[in-house]
Amino acid sequence: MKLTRRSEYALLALIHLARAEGKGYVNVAAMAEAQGLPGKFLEQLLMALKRGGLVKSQKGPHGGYRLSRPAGKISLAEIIRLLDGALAPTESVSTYFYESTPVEREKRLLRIFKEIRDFVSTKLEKTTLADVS
Amino acid sequence: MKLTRRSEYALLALIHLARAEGKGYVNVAAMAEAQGLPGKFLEQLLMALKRGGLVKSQKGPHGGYRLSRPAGKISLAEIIRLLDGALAPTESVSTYFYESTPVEREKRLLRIFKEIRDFVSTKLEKTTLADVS
DNA sequence: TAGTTATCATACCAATATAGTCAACTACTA
DNA sequence: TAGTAGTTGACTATATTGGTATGATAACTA
Repeated sequence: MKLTRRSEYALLALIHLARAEGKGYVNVAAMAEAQGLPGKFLEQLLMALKRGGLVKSQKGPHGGYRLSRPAGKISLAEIIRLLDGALAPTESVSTYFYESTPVEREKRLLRIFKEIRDFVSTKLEKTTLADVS
Repeated sequence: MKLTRRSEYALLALIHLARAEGKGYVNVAAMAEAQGLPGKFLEQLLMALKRGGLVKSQKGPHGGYRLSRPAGKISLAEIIRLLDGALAPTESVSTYFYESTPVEREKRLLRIFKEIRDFVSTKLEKTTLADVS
């Protein structure tokens, strides 16, 4: 797993939304301003989050985004998988993004990487937005 | 951390060298052939490994590469750091490759990523080539 | 010492990913 | 119906990934 700006920005934005839970919709400009993120880029990320079912949107005045579920029901794993793909160190040990890679032949090596994958995905699966907001 | 072909090929080549320990030098072409790796690309990786002090080389007939230390003294962490950089999921929680990133402000989030970094680096630090050969 | 073997060093390349920006459009609601 | 705000797609610049190609240099051997 490698976190890029996409996941990082998305996490910050979602934490922002989590803190605004129950206060209606927050618009992109306000979020970008508050978190110091590039607005237009953030928009793209929010749309991806929307397609992934993590947020809901509302157009027009007083529109914006809000979480589609309680913060406690959104895991960091979901967010990162959506924006940066596999949590595993290499695709050949990934459950959701499996692909064959050269190290696959070496079983001893594979076991190490699987242990890493298991730790990372369990940890991120168990941690929710509520835990980090 | 994200494993690219560089680390993957390097790991396979080093495992090959570990298995040939005490049998003199192994040339790139033989290794590439045996492991099914692109020869010229592998050459570059071996030179990086040499600069990093993990292997020694010998030119001319019967030349090639060999481990510069016993396999039990070369950790997977060293190899991966040399070829793919930080083991941490993001630079802001990396010890050897620290760099500021956006998530840095959110301490709760940072703690999670540090726990991941700690697990990954400890695991890869403790595992040596001897363990996987 | 000439020829062979192999590393060493650069330069080059195509494809993809990263990190955005910009312009135009659609929908909502006050 | 005017203005707010999300939606969509195209576009850009730069870096990374995963290699190839060419040649020089060093070492061993006949």
